[in-house]
Amino acid sequence: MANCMVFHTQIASIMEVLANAAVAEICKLVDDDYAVFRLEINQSQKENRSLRRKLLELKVARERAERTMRERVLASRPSSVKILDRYRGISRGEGHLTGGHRSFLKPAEHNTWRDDQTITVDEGSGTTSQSFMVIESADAEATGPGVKQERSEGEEDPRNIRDIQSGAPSAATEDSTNQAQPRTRRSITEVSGTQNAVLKSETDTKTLTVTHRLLHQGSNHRSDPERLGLSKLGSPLAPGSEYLPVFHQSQRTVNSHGDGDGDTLDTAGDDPSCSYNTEMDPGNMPLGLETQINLSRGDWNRRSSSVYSEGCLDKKEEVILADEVTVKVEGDVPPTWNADHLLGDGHSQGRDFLDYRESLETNLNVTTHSPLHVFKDRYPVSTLIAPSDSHGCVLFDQVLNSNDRARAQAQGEGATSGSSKEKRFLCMFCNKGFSSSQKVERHQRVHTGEKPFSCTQCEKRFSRQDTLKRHQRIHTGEKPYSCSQCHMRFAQAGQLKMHLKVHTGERPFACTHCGKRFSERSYLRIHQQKMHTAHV
DNA sequence: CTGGGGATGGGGCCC
DNA sequence: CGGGCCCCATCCCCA
Repeated sequence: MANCMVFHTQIASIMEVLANAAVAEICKLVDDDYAVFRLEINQSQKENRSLRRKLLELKVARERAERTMRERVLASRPSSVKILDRYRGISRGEGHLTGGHRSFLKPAEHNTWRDDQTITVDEGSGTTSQSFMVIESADAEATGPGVKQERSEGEEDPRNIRDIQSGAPSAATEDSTNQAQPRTRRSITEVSGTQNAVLKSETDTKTLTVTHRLLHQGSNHRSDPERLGLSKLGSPLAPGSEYLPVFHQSQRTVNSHGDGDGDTLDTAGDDPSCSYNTEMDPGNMPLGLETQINLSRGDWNRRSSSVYSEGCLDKKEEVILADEVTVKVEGDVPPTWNADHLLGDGHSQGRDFLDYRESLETNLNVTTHSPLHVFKDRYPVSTLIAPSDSHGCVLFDQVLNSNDRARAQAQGEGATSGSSKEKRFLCMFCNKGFSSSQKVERHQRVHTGEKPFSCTQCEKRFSRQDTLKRHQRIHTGEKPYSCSQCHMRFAQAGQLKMHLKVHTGERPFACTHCGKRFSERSYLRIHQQKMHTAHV
């Protein structure tokens, strides 16, 4: 019995020891796991802190960038507005300008771009500008779920450029890895002054994508100067028409045009101008809606120059992108430049023309799509009436310098009043008469700003081939005109002629006020401006 | 103020 | 007749 008791006691003590050991082991396991868990928690907290700090830094940086951008935008506001105005109507489907730009944007083989893609933007939003911008991941967190993250179509992102080049779907909606790219679009928002217009619709994205791609593809379709050689007018003088306003443009234009109706820009065609048809129809113009392409002029110049480089496609110019694209909806719609305006309303014609010329000066791709093109192809030239109202002349004169203005007026009057030489080819802009179609075509580039000839050396552009040729003497060092009196040589004949006055002492230009004589009329003019302004 | 360099635009000629 | 080329007048810019 006693043994039994002792046995039980021993068993109890043993079990207690075992239980204690088990508890200790369990505790140890729990402690270990807890330590690991705690470690993980600490790590997570550390990551959270670091992320939060990054977020703060990003916000600060963004605010700083916005401030800087706002200051820059404010500083350059007039020009920005002008640039916006220049492209007014590009995708609005307004007037021939729209047609020109749009068809230049639209490659012939691109069958998917429809008008409504460009135009379906928030028509009821008054003057709100919708801007394309990037929402970075940090911003996305701040703005909450459901915010579509997009990045601007990176003019600074070669991947996007490649996408655009290859016609692949734009990275704007697909490339989510590029969110840290520079956010150039934001500036547009600030230009428009609508900070709440930070989100854009998918339609906008599509529009932007298409526009960019088309801009690029347009550049692919540009041609060399030989192809750009102005084609012949080829329009016989209509019976009974005294003068010929020449609505001519290069038929083999840089970019393929759509064909047929303007609202179906998707049909390739041979006629480079048929895509203007609808744009010429006021009824089809989506009034009150503007999709504007705001091209940063400097960048555009930089990028677009040398496109026509003597037949050489400059690879680096393969990509021509709009720096900033704004879809803008405006309440007030300026008069459109349709056929009626071209033939009548000189005010709208002039204003749009000014915009148009500016765009030409900055946008190579548009250079071969002047309004002339529209009418030449759409209307038989012989049925046209030259813009003869005074408004039109005055407004077009605005693009001439004072010199040209005086000349154009004098010569234009002579042309219409029946000059001794037969100048029956009329400039559709200034009504000036020329003896041949080539001459008037050449002259009309003065109005359109078309400069199809680009120097391969310095990328300067010229409206005439002979001007380019003469310019290139600068690079070749060729100076075919040498002075017989001294060692001086000149690249231009006029330079030599002027130089010769140094030797002859010829000063044919005398000041009527003080009698002082000058070798050049311009010297005399400057002298009179400075010394006798009150008298003159 | 002068002169050189470069550009613009019109006109004419030649092939 | 069209394209290319040249000449000319003129302007602007700059040193």
